[in-house]
Amino acid sequence: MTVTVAAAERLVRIGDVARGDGVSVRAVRYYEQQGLLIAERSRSGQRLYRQDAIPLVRFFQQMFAAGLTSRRITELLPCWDSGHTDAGQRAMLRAERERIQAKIDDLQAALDHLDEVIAITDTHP
Amino acid sequence: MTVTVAAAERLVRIGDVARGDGVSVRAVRYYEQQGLLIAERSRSGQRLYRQDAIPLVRFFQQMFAAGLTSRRITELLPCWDSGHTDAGQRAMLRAERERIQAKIDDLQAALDHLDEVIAITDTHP
DNA sequence: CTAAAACCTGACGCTAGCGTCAGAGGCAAG
DNA sequence: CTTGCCTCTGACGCTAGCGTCAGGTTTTAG
Repeated sequence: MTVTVAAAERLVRIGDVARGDGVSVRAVRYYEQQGLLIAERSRSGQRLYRQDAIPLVRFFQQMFAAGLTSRRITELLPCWDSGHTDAGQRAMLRAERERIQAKIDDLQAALDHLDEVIAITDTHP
Repeated sequence: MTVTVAAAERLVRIGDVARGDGVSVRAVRYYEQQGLLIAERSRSGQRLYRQDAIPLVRFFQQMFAAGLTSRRITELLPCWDSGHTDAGQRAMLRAERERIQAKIDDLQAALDHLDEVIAITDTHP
């Protein structure tokens, strides 16, 4: 039987975050080391996360997949957290947007190229 | 005044290939080391490339950008060179195709996410 | 109470496509 | 002939996001 002390204390441990996102515990620790994720600590030193750490980590994964570095993500995190941005941050957002779009175009070109070859090798075995 | 000895001897040196593709000389040597590019050698040991090495290197760049390793490219090169493929190669082609498509989808999702934030931070400075 | 499972802090390893430095030879022009 | 650019072969360095082992504490299940 568990007793809920307060609604604000729904904290989870690092393994829960990791499993909730399908990433490794090591990865979550790494995010903290890079300043992406701040965790409270229990008296014994274990990391305690709020529930919203899980979607946050998912977001990190998406940005990593998009080619952003952890450094860039830390610089852009305030845009999500506070909603407030300065000119530099807006410029960075746009720059990353352009980079990703360019990458998509490159990938699409490569995909078309591959599809050509697949079509040829299929009709011409 | 240069004298053309034979049409088949239009060979270029590594610097020409590199400049022609906008890559470094080091990169071209690396491709050879990985078995992607075979070069003839002059008596003094300098690499001599046929003109078609230039579009070939461009192709390598495209495949690298698409996330293929040099190993994979060497395994798939016969599909271009000879046009002949076995079942394994066709499966690899398809697998790479799916990988690239999935990556495009991920990137598009990240782009949409970023665009949302940009829209918010623009109308809500 | 005890054993297993989960957590902790270092700290080294890994991959892949090059960058870069060192030291030595090759090649057209003036 | 020599100046200056190009090329050669090693071989170590770098980055970034973790994997992984070591050795120790903590929490949880039975």
